[in-house]
Amino acid sequence: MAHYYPSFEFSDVFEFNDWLNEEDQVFGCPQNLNYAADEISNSSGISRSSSSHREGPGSRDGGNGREKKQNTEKVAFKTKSEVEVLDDGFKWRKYGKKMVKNSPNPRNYYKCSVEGCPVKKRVERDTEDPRYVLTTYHGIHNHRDLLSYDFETNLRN
DNA sequence: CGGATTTGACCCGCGC
DNA sequence: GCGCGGGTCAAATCCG
Repeated sequence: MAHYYPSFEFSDVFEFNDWLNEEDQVFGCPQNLNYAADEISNSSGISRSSSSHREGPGSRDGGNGREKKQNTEKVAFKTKSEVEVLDDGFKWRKYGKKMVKNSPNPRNYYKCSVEGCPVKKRVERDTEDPRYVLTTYHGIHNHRDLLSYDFETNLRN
């Protein structure tokens, strides 16, 4: 279990409520760091959906088999950085961009490139302070390694 | 050539 | 029922 330390300084990360959970191990972040979830979510107008994990009926596809809401833990960071995409050690693939009304700041949607990894990431610049970046993580990584997904095999043995 | 990025369109839930 | 807002897809494109 290699703890990976992102390239950005934790000192720059805003501290919010204690949101330490299982994620701290998954993300490999030091416990010194406090996770922020509801605070930023409220500020950004993001609805807090808690962890209402639904297996989903899935009996019928009915057209597009779009994935419903699943167990998505929200973890939000606010870092002082000039680059939107902070290298946190995982490979992210951008899959969407949206313009936020009331603000000229676009919102980028990233997703973990690892197959089977449901982790999504939302990057948005702070409306008030463009030098700050709001990074919101959705979900927990399935894999311990940066780019591997064979952890399940390891887990079973 | 393969994989990431782009960008508009589409979908879904919710409020009116 | 319609419109809006937010989130996602996917074909074309770009880049190493």
